Amino acid sequence: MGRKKLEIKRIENKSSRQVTFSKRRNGLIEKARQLSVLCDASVALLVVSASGKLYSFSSGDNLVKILDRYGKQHADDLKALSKALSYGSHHELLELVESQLVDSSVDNASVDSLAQLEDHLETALSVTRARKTELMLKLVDSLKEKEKLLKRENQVLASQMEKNQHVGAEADNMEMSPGQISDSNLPVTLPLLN
Amino acid sequence: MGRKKLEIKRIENKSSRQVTFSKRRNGLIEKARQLSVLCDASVALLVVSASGKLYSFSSGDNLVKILDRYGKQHADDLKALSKALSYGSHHELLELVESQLVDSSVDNASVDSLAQLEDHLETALSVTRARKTELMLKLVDSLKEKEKLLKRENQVLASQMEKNQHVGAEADNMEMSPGQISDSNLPVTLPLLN
DNA sequence: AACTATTTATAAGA
DNA sequence: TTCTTATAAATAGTT
Repeated sequence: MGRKKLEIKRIENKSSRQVTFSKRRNGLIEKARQLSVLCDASVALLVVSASGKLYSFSSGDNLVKILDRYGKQHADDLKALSKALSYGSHHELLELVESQLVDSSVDNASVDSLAQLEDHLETALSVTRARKTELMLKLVDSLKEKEKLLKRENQVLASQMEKNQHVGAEADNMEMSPGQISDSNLPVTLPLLN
Repeated sequence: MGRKKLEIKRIENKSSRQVTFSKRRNGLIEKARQLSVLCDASVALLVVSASGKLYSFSSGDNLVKILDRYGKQHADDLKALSKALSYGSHHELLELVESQLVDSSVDNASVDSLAQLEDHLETALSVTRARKTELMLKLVDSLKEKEKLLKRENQVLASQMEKNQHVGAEADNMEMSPGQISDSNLPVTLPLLN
């Protein structure tokens, strides 16, 4: 939509590429805004120029919420993925990925389906992270529990020791020679960890 | 760009909203594609309809890479944020957020700066998650270490017990009355946890 | 889903 | 950059 029809391929001239980028980027962001307002849709747009500058638009609710929504929509896919993940070997997941990659040519449809797969994997990543956290929390709890039990055990042993020490002391005075005592001559209460 | 000029506000008529959504969404995605091709830019676009369907476009490199790039660009902001976060009270972070919120009117610039802030917070979230994981890993390690020490301590106590039992037994036969033994009559080796 | 009158976006030029 | 303007593209309302 200008003086000439422009072929859609990389603009070689650097300065006109820069000018076009600036114009079209603004146009794109404005269109994104309009779509979100007119149709009550959530839109997130990220543009990074070749030189690394970022421009973004996101309608009201943020990217995270949009992705959450996406997560809900694809609940079934996610269930399948997390099931695959929980199998330990990740065999199902790899098969799923490979099956998508095998029958992909260069048409639009396969590009789209690969993009979808990519999105699924991304969401799966976040599911995976959540699961990792959950597992680690459980692990920490169980270790703390173990610690408590071991400490209790230690205390029982220590108090038992003390009693036996008394008995030993009595026996000592009457029966034992100095050589026999040395080995078991540890402090009565060992320093407990906090 | 149609028979009439359309005001940019939510279209009330449901079916024409749906039609407009479909048309403009396709237009937007095509524009996003063109920008990425013409200007060699990374573009990610997510659109979620009011009914929850997701449509997306992302140029070559995926969203994660785009966000990584963004993260690098804003490395300094992130450093400041994570520093604030590491202070424990999160006081600096809250101040930062509030200072942005206070001088925001309804013009474009403040909307943009708030959008930027939102993005920063989002990235900060991921920094926070990484830090959480790191801390949890350390915690697990230290708990495992503690467990090891406690077990060792237990074994020392148990073997000491055994020795004292022998002494106690000797003393028993010669010195102690039945009533005095009962309390310290625990098994020599307590069941250790795995 | 097509059509078409209009509006909008933008390529090239200044 | 920014503005101007001729022209290409997108699309609102209609069929």
